[in-house]
Amino acid sequence: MAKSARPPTLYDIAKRAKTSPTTVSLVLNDKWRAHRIRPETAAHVMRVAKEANFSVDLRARGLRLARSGLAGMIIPHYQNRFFAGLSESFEAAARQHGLCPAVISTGRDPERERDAVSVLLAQKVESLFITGASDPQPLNALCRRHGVAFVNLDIPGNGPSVVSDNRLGANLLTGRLLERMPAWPGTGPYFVGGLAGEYATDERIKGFKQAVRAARRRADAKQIITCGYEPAEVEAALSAIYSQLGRLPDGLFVNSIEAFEGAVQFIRTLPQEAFADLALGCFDWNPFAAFLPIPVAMVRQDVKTMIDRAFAFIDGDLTADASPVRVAPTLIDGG
Amino acid sequence: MAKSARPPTLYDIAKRAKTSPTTVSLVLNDKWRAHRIRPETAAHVMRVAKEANFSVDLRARGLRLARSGLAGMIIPHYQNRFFAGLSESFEAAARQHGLCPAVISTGRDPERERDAVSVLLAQKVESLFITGASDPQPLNALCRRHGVAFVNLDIPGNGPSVVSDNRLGANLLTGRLLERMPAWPGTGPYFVGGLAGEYATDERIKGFKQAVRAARRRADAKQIITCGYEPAEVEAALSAIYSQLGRLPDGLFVNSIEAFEGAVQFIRTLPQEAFADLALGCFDWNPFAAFLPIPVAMVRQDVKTMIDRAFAFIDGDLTADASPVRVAPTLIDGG
DNA sequence: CTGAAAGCGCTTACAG
DNA sequence: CTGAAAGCGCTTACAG
Repeated sequence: MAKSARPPTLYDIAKRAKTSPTTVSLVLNDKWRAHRIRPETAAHVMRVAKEANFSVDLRARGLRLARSGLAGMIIPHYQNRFFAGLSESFEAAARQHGLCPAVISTGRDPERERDAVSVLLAQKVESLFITGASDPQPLNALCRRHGVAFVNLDIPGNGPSVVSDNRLGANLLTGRLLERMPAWPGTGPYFVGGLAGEYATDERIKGFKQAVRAARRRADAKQIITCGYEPAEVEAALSAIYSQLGRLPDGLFVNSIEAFEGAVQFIRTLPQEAFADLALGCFDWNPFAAFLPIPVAMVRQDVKTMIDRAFAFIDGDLTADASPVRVAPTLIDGG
Repeated sequence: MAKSARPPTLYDIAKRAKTSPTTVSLVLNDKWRAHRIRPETAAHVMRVAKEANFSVDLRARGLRLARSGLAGMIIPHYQNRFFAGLSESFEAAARQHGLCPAVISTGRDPERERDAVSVLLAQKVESLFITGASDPQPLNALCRRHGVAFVNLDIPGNGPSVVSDNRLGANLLTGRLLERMPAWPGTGPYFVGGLAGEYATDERIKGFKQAVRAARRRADAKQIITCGYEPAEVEAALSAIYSQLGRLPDGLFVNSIEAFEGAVQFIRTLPQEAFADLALGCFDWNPFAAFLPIPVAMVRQDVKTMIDRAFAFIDGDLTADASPVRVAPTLIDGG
């Protein structure tokens, strides 16, 4: 109860218990049996420690033991299911490894990414998960120089990396769209959203094209619009397609849930008949999408497995040669 | 480049720079001018430190300075805009205060909440934000015993607390529903979701009743169904109302975005005519709700201001007498 | 069965 | 202008 000015240290406990710091430390770390401390002594120390509301200073312990017990992660943000799920899975896995999770969000800003990695390194994290970094390379180099184990997530870098199998996911999603689209001829499916040159987008485009070709349909360059993720940009892009075709395409692959907002924003401005038959898909998942007036096929990434694989790298159960590890996402059927 | 077994310490830098730890420390902390270190010496030390990829051990510094530079937060999860926004706002504010944010999610599990607070306390956080705790009291007591400044967020506790003005938000939302509902007579609005006895729910029910009374309509007990947040429970509750009334109520206040999933799940099983005129509202916000086939009024909580107020407590600009501070949420009109 | 002492990597009065 | 030394709160060989 007493709220002392300075929280009690292990020495204070030793004094109050009329014993030595050694004994207190041994007792508090549950090593007293191995050191043959008398049970009564141990019990007494524990009681005193509890009464004094003692809590070890993890920093001091870490300093002494040359380990921090910290596992670090940087992540762009928490605003979608994918990243929220990744960070929660990470926290759970870290705890299972006996580590304390330390997650910092970076807003996909390279400078904040660097700062976050630096501060985590300075806190002496034992491993570092680099998620969705705009450019993992310099961050990877930093970790290497500091001798800290790391894994890239979502975007592969120069070292161990775990990503969604974007190509497979896109292939499955596109396949589903094609099934729903009217048979040849027609507009062919369109791919909208994301950035050309960006890893995930490029991979998804590959999967998209594969599926289209496998269905013996055409995938012209003009069917692929990498206009960014901003809802407004996606809305504008769709508007342009609409004017050009004089209608919506038969199938629409929207790249990411953020882009999807823009797509829906545009589609709902149209009369019901205009989109009644649209085959719509989104690479990402959000439960509310199921409630849209048209069915939408979605790809849900497997965050749990991604984190497991990442820890496998850290644990040495997986070697960086096998990088990037691709984790299969799941196709979720709307309707 | 050289990846040494052990990262260099300040002593290593001193040795390589042929100077003393004192000088290195002073230079690295940018206090060399005040201590009249020769500029050349300073420059030299900086170069050596950079070459050696030196990064201070924040734990050691914290230990010495009797401060950690850490600001801690516990939060139920990141899976909705409200909590995701709270944690991101917290991180930003912490950085502005020159502190490193440390956020841990707890899944609304009292045991995990306790563990998280304990570990944060053991890391010697300088302040602790307790968000959405199932029971803040014991956590508040823990912080007090450790002499650590804390604030409760979302759910008020036994000390400084910042919450959304749930009553006001519910009042506004209900008012909006009533405007949209057919004039007397009719079913009156229904309130669905949440737990009786739980702070936020109770407050919102008060706001709901206030608005209903102000509109000179009735709010019977049977119009308020606190069936929990699970979508399935909410779906079942609505189904029951539906059978009982033989139709949907004229107005529906759904308590939380999670509950809202269940509500929509049920509504969409009905024919269009059944819900065409429903006045629907949700206490919480999600962009996709705007895309539903019926307009929905939503309440968006002001996470930025909540965090600002919370830091005001920590900074001593606000005193706990003023607790809980209520932050006005915003009514967002769907349609 | 228990304790004195060294050392983890820092910072800062103090002395010169 | 610069350095030797103490001490932050721990843990653990080592000695007894």
